[in-house]
Amino acid sequence: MPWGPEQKQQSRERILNSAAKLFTQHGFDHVGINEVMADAGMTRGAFYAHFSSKAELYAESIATAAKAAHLKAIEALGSDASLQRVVKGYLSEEHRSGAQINCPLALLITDIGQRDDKVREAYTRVFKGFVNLIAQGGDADADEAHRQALQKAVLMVGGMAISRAINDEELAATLLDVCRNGVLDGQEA
Amino acid sequence: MPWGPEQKQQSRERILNSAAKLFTQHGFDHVGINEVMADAGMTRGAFYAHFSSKAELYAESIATAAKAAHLKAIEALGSDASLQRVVKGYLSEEHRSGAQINCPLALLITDIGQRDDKVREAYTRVFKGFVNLIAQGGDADADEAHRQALQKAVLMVGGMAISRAINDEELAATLLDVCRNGVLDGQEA
DNA sequence: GTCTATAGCACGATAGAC
DNA sequence: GTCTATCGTGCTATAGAC
Repeated sequence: MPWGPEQKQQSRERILNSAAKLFTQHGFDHVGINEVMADAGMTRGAFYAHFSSKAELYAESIATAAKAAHLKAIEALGSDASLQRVVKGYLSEEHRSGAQINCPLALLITDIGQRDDKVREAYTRVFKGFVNLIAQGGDADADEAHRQALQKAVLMVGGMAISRAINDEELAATLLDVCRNGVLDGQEA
Repeated sequence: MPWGPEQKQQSRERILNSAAKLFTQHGFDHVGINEVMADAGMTRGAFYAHFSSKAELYAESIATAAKAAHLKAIEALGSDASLQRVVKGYLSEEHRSGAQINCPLALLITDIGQRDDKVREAYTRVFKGFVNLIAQGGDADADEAHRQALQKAVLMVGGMAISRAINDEELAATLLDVCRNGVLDGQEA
């Protein structure tokens, strides 16, 4: 058995990547450990050698999902990552359809409040990172810049979440457009 | 047995009221038919004389929960239901704590996307009603008024939802304040 | 219409072989 | 560390007495 700890680490990361994808798309309750492990190429029994519970996996998955979404976004944006292009990419029909990017902030808002504090902690950390990202290049006044970034974050995350919940495609498109304008209001067009 | 159809109607409404309360607070998956029926003063078996499935109950509950939240809000506002006071009541710490008002739009955003179309239909109808409510007394230009109301709805519903998800009380308070200002921006202070 | 009882299933977590 | 097998539990939905 030439396997060392680096093999365990690899398995752990495969589990985390599968969990991040599945949890973000379907929520905590609709994803079983079975499903996660099968996606990662293993079976149920191996799970508890890496995580002590489903809830612990979920908490860690949130950060993993956020990193994955961020990477996807950077990849799509290329070198020009102006706020305008970031916002257009985030508040897009493509994001709404869930084909490529899946932001856990938007897709798990309601899910989070029903879990323990570890999970809420993870979500909060990701949200703060999101706000800081938006605040970059903003106003000189730090406090006012933070408040503006907060409002933009609500329009982005809330707008995406609501657009996914409603089943009126035309209204959803209008809603995304309104949010894009709201976030970019005052910016260069 | 002097029971007539009006008795059945009463039972049905008790079930709906219990379901609206419990579903809104805990989400679809964490509320059992057992629990709903017990809250309504009955047992499991009686349920299927009124609804054909849990999903059907859920879909109907959304409208019921919206009406209940609306009534609570009106009751708290009294005769002065200016937009300013409506917004302050909605984006309040009290709403965040869930003590009195519980808006299904904010509390079930993520829950909805995982259900069938009947459920999304019900949510969409409630959301449109909410937007229309906000649009009243707005701009003369109907289209522009609708767009402004949409943005305000996102700030209200999204802001409340995010404030509930994060576990940083100070950030939550700031976020609610930012959203209140954002919605009332341009209004009389 | 409401009750009790139960079928049928899915899931989280654990035990023990290799 | 990963596997198969299983325990225990909770749930939706149905069956049948009253």
